[in-house]
Amino acid sequence: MAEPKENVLMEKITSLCKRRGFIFQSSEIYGGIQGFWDYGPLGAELKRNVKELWWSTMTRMRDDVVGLEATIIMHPAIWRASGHVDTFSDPMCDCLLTKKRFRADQVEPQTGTVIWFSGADAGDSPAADGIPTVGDVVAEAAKQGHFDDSGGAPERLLKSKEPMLSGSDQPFAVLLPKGKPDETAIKLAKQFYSSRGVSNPNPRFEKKEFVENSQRFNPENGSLLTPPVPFNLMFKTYVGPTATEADVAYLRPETAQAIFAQFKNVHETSRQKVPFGVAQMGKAFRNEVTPRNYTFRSREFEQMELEFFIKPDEAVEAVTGAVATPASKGHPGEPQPNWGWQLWHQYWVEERIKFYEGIGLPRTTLEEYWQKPEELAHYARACVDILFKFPFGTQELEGIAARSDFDLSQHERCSGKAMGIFDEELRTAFGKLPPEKQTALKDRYYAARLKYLTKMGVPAAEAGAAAQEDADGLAKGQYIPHVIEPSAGVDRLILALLANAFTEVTETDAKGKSETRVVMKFHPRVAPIKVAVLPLLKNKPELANKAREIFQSLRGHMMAFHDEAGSIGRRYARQDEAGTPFCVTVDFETFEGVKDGPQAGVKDTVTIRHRDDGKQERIAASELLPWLLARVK
RNA sequence: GCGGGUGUAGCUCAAUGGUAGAGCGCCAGUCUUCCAAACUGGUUACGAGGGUUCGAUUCCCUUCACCCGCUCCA
Repeated sequence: MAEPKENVLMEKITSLCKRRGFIFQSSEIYGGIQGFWDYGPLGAELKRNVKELWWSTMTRMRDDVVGLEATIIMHPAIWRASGHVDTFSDPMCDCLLTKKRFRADQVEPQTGTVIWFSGADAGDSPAADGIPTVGDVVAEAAKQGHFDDSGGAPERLLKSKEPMLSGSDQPFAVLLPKGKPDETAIKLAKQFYSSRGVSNPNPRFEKKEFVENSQRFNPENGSLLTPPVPFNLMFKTYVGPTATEADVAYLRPETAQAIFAQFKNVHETSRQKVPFGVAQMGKAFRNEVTPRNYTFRSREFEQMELEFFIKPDEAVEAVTGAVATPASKGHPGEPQPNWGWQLWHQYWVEERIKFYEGIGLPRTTLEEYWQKPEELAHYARACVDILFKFPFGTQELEGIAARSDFDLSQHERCSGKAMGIFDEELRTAFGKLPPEKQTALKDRYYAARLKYLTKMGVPAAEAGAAAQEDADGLAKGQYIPHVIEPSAGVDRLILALLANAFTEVTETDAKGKSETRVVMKFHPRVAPIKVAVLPLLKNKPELANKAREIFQSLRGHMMAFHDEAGSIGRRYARQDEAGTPFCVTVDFETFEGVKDGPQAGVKDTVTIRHRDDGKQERIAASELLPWLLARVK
C-alpha cells in the first residue's frame, strides 16, 4: 500500500511533468481517455534518448544482435499460436445483487434448490402522494430488513430520486443450500427488484429446481450471476472495409512474437549463427482492466525487446563436452561456447542491470526478483524481474525470461513451417561422440520434446513419433533454438528516470526568504536538453550574438537550447527543472579575457555551469563541443 | 466493474445562488556583470452534458478523467 507521503511525491512529479512538458494526458481537451498518455517536448526527447541508447547498446555495439521493425497488426494466427488470444481472455460474470465480479470458471460450484422468478410487480406505494422514488422504496425495504445480509442498503440507491418502475420482467434466481427457507429467496428477490427500480416489489414465482455443482450462483449469497462475458485484453480491429468475424485482427500485445514469426528470414539474411539475438522496439497494446499509477500501466505503451536465440543444452554439450555451470552470482563475463541457458540467462540479467546503471539508475534503486518455480509459466525455465522502487511501490521495469524453445516450436506447429536450424558444427561434433553419449543426449532431447508436445495436447502416438524425429534431427545437427528474452517497458523506464531524477532543493536567500525549487538530475546521456547556451545579459549585442553563434555550432550535434529571457539565475533555474546538465554562459570575460586565475588574459572562453552542484568552470569556446560530447554520449 | 475522494488560470490554491480572486509561472518592455532581483503592461479557468431557478461555478442527475481501496493483472 502506498504511503500518503509517497502519493505527495507522485503528485509533485506529475505536476512537474505537465508544467514543463514531459507528459500530458492524451486527448485532454475532450476530457482525456483512460490509460493513454502523450509525451510533450521534453518527454519526447527523453524517450528518444532512452530508446536510442537501448538500440545502440543492444544492436550496434554488439556483433551478435540484429534489429527488426515489424508491423503492429499481424496475422491473427500469430496470437493464437502464442497463446495470447486464449490467455488474455477470461470469462467474467457479476453478481446481480452485489455487483461483485467473478472469474466464471473459478466460481465455487454450488448445490441446492434454485427458486426462479420471472419478474416482479409493484406493490402499494409507500409514499403518500406522487410517484415514489427509488430512494424512498429502498429506504422502506431497508427498514423491513431486506438489506441486512448485505451490510445495509447502498448509499447510491438511498440518495436516488429516480421514479420507481411499476414492474420488471427481468428473470432472477436464488440458490438455496439445504436447510435454508424459501423466504430467504423471496427476500433477496425483493431486494433485487427494488434495486432495479420496482416499487415495493412482489416477485413472480416461476419454478423451483434442484441443481448440482452449478457455477451460475454467487457462493456468498446464492444470487444469480450474469451470463459469462469474455474479458479480452487484446485490442481488436478489422482489416479491410468489411467488419466481419473473418476480418478480425489484433493490435499486438507485445513486440516479441514478430521476432519469432520472422526468425527464419532474419537468420537467413543476417549471416548470424546461433547464439544470436534479434531486437525490436515499438508500440504494444493491452486493454488493461485498471490502468493505474500514471503512465506505469497504460493501454498503449512501448516495449524494447530482445529475443536471444541459443542452442539447446544438449547441443552445447555435444559440441563442447559439457555445459558450464554458473560459478557465482554476478556478471559471468564474455560469452563462451560452453554456456547453456542458465549462464546465458544470468549474463543477460547482468547486462541489463549494467544498462540501467549506465543511464543513471544505480543498483540501489533496483531490485532483482527471481520468480519461484510455481510462478513460472509452464514453458519458462526461469524468469527474473528487474524492479524499480517507484514512489507508489516497487514495480517491474523489465522481465528476463528463459523461455526454452516454446515460441519457435509453437509457430512451427501452428504455421506448418520448419523453425529449426541446421548447425554444421553440431553435426560434426555429434558424429565424433561415443555411441553411449550420443544415445544419452538424444534421449534427453527426446524427453524434452515429448514433454512439450504432450503439454500442448498432441496425441501420444503422434507426439512420440515427432519427438523421435526431433531427436534424430539433433544428431544430424538440427534443432529448434531456445531463447532468452529480456523485455523492457520504455514508458515504465521513463517514469523511473523521472522519479529518480526528481530532487527538491530548498534555499534560503540573504533576506531569509526560503524557496524550494526542483532539479531534475538526469544522467547527461538521457537528459532531454544537453546544453543551454545563455548570454549573461540580453541587451548587450556582442554577448547575445556570440551566444547565438555558439548555440548554432552545437545544435547539429546534440539537443541544445538558447535562452536570453530573464535574469541569468532564472534561466539556470529553468534549465534545472528541465534537467539540463550543462549551461554555457557567454560573459564579458569572453571578450575582455579572463580576469584572474591560471587562465588570466585568455580570450574567447565561456563558463560551464554544472546542474547538480552549481559549480562553474571556464573553458575555451573551441573546446566546448568535444568537452560536451565526451559527457553526453 | 464496485466503493470512497477530487475536478476553478500553465501550476498551487481561494471565494460565491447574482460581473470569479491571489501567489507563482508564462509573454512583451525597461533595467540587470552569474543562481527564480525590481518595475510596468499583458496572458489564461469554474472537466462535459442535462435539470431545478428570473439567474447555477455553487443545488440535483448523468457522464468523463484523475487519486485511494477492492477486483483484475501473460
